Amino acid sequence: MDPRAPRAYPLSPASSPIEVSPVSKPVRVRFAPSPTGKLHIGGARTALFNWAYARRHGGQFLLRIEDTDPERSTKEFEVAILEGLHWLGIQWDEGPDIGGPCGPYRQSEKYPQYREVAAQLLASGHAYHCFCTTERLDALRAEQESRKERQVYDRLCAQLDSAQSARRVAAGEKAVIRFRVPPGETVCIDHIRGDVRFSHDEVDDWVMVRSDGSPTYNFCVVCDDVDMGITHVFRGEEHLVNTPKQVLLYQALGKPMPEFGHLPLMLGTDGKKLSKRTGDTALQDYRDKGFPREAVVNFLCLQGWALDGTSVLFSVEQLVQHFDIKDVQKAGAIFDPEKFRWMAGEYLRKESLETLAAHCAPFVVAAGLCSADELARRSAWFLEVVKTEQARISIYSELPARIAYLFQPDSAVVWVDEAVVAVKKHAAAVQTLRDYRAWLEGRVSGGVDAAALRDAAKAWAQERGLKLPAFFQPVRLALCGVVNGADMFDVMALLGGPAVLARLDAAAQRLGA
RNA sequence: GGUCCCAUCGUCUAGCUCGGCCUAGGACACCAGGUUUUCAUCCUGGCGACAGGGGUUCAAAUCCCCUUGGGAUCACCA
Repeated sequence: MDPRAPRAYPLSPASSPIEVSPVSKPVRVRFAPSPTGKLHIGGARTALFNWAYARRHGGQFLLRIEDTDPERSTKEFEVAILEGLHWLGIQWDEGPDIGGPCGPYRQSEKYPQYREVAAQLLASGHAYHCFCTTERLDALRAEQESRKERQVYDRLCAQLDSAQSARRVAAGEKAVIRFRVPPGETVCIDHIRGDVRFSHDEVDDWVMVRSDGSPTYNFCVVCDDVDMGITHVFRGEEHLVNTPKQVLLYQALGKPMPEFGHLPLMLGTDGKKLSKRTGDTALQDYRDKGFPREAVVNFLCLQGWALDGTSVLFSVEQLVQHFDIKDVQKAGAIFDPEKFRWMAGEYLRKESLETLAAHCAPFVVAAGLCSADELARRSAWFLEVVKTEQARISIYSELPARIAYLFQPDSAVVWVDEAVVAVKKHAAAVQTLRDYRAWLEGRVSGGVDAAALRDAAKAWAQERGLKLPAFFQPVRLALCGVVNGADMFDVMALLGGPAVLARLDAAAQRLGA
């Protein structure tokens, strides 16, 4: 199969047909993470943009694993990254797990190919063996540093006779292979920044193949992008300075060049490249904290891109319909956890009770409040629980702490100090609880009707000349042990008559003692 | 330090490509009201930015230059 051949995809709903822009060749983009850690949110955004671009232009999106660093790459991270991408809702058309016509999609499985290309470059004179030791290189750098000069390889080995070098290597001498950067300058086409110009004086004779024979990043990327027919390379801005090295390699290889786009960096609150220091950087952390998936996608895409000037909330379908690389912002974006949390809440509030309950359940179980079985048995009840809290939480993991009172023994509801202090201000609190309990007894025997009870109870309190807080604060303490929360009568419905009465009794006693 | 990139409210952004519709729009946060038994949600209003300086032009947030500020990168990591 021709990897450049267009393929049909089930795109977004038929109600919104996607307009395919006229491009000269079918778009093929890729996301190429290195499995040296969990999926970074910056990487997630890069993947999302690439994916959206492919979908928007009727092209293909591939996944490639860049595991040429054996020290730090692990299978576990690779799996985690794939999971993360799946969770975001991104599907790839070719990749290490599903294969494809341009495989392998894992760089560690392509060493023979790289060796071949390296040999070719050596033969054509575009690359040369370098026998310089790490010690010499370190000394060279130290010297350049002390003279405040640019730190580059001095090309000592560039003059060596290639035949002679080949013999030394054959004899077992350790050597790296460096790319021979010609004089001149290179212009890189960048769809976000415009053309970027680099003088070759600034480009080092970089190492393509290490002394142990393993290929380096800049070398593999180009080989793979060529092999895979990649037409557009959209990646983080930190790669911008690598681009001339890669462009030169395409030229040396005589291969068609992809177009580039360097995405603005996602920055921490300190204005620097987002790192663990300034907050959670792994996509998984946000999933584990219970951020709605759609909110994560929406928020990440809003870092550097906007649907229009006014819509903050948009769907994946809208992203795919409207995304274009030229609309991506040039300046870095500071990641704002507050806004992220707000957006999570927006999505959480839009979920149906069933969906929200399903999303929250694992967190409730994990918090040890009750078993998954029990939750399943009381699903109708749990739906009501979720209903009372939907407007009060922003992420799923916030639910357990808020509903813990429901699972506490009636005689030992956990009371927070603040609530107790507030109640003690009402001299008649204990009496109020006793009277209310007596009044309530006959009214909850057949189940709790929150609406009816609400009106009746307010009237009752008013008749007795009780200010509302003097009534509600003691009751809330008795039932929930906290100062604020869901509607008092909704809570009673959740608790059920017997538990309500038991808690009122217990509270009167605890307060009276 | 060299090279490269960037620059609109505190933050995310619209506007910049093709100067006039901009007394610069939206959102988060913040502040003040309203609704409510509390909290949250929700509603209304407010605060708040074109980094500075030069040009070009009848007209500049938008084009050009300089300055300043911030960032990225300088490995046998990716």
